Amino acid sequence: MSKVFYLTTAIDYVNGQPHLGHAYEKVITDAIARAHRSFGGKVFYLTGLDEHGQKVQQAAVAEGLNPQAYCDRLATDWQAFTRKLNLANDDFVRTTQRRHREFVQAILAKLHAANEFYTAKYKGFYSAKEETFLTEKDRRPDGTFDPAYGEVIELEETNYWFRLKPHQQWLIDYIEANPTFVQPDYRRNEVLGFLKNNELEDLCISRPATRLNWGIPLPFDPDYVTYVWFDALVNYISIPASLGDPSFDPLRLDYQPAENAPRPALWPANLHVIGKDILKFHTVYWPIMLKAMGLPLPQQVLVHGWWQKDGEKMSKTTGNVVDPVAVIDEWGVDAFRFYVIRELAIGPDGNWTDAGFKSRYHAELANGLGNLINRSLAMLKRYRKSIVPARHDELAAEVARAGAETRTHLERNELQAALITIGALITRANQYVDHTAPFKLAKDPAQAQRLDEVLYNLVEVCRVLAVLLWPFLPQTATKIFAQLGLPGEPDQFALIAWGGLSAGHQCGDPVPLFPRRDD
RNA sequence: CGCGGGGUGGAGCAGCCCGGUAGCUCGUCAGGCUCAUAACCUGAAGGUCCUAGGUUCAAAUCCUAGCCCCGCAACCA
Repeated sequence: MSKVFYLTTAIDYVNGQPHLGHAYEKVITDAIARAHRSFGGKVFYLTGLDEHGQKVQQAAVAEGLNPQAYCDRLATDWQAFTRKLNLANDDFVRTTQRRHREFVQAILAKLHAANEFYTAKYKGFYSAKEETFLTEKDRRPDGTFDPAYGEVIELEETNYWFRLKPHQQWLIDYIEANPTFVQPDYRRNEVLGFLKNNELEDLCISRPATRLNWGIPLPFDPDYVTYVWFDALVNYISIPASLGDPSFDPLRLDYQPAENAPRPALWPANLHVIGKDILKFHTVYWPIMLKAMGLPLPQQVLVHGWWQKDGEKMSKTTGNVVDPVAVIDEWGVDAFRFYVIRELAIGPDGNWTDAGFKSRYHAELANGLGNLINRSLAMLKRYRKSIVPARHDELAAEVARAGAETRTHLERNELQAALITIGALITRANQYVDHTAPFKLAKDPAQAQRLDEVLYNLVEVCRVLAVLLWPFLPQTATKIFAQLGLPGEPDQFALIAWGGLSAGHQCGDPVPLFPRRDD
């Protein structure tokens, strides 16, 4: 079976409601996934939830629920969220699922047998109230700990550790030899700088069950559960494995996918999309874990920035948060998707402003795209009863160029640049209306032929725009197709080929796609 | 001496890697058009590209030093 283009988001910690940052990561990943699907390849897009850990356990207890019930409830919200964003994800992983837990245990058992783990004691100051170890930085200037930590006791604890240090030089060499492994480049440099200037500490991979029992038990020591690394990160391979991905056959794990598993060729992932906060986990810990397992590394880790609101960090305490669901309810999912993709390239931090959102909505979606479709179809209806005239290729070359450029950008995950290219085509089409003035041609019967030509070029550009926009604005793209009287979805990039509309085809009536909201 | 990002016309940004007319969106002003969601098109005004040095025939773009904003982290296993 041919390799599937496999891409993931980070899985979100189920410790509250989804916010703008979550929405952003899922939307850009979705656009990339849809783009590759549009190119005709097989795609598998995975997102999901990280449900284990102390905070979940605590939150559940606080609400009088057992942790699983608590997770189940929140998982419903998060899955509704993926639909709200109109994601075309192929699966939704929850780390409490059996398919994931069993795979994690199989991996742990194998690595333990291979002597990759060791036990060691750790001694430190422990806050029972916060259930966490404190460090020197938690001390106040006078050397005491904040009363918020409650009673602080010195505690000694034995745990399992995973060796990182022996792999440090290998990882440096790998990242240097594979410049696209971590993108953008400045993130790659950041990781390399970290690796070259620090000696890696081994990774503590366990927690005593007495202290934390909401986790996956170590298969070789029931007194412990595994800590986040060998739980959350492993989701990227546990789900492929559960589907029977043959990549895992050579590992001879004690793990059986379902009898009728589809066995898609997913691993290695083509792309992990993550936020800059978890760069180290995905470009240091994860590659070393995979190497220890004997698995190939993902092709690329793409690191996006964070959103600010009005130039300031979003925080619940100041209340300056952007609720993506509220925005979508008010403006529509495509307006939301458009803004977050168009506003910034993948990498730098973004700044959400309500004024900026409205401005882009009106300038680019309502006045630009929406109005172009509307005026084109309105003229076709008024002058030619919505019937497509004979083919004419005046704009064909320019459209082909814009299409090729869009494709190149999409292949490089340059989503913003792709939208800018598409925007330029929209502007070009609006200029074309101005220059050719079909509304004047219509007044002169002798110009009927020329009017036919212009109208054909216009509606054909509208059709191509639908195809180009589909990865970003699937709902809108489909609406454009519907208004053009075309069946199905514009979900195949090949449809950008000029001449898709044939003479005599009956188009529909124009309906504004993005109504202006001047309030 | 922690790490990283940034300082470009009124606002928000791109360009910087691969030096060579400083570009885009919004806003302002003027004109055109009237098919269209009072939308569209054209033109204009407006910039010491943080500062100071350096390299170069030529620097927003490369090098050095400094100033100022902003994030992250600070042996939290």
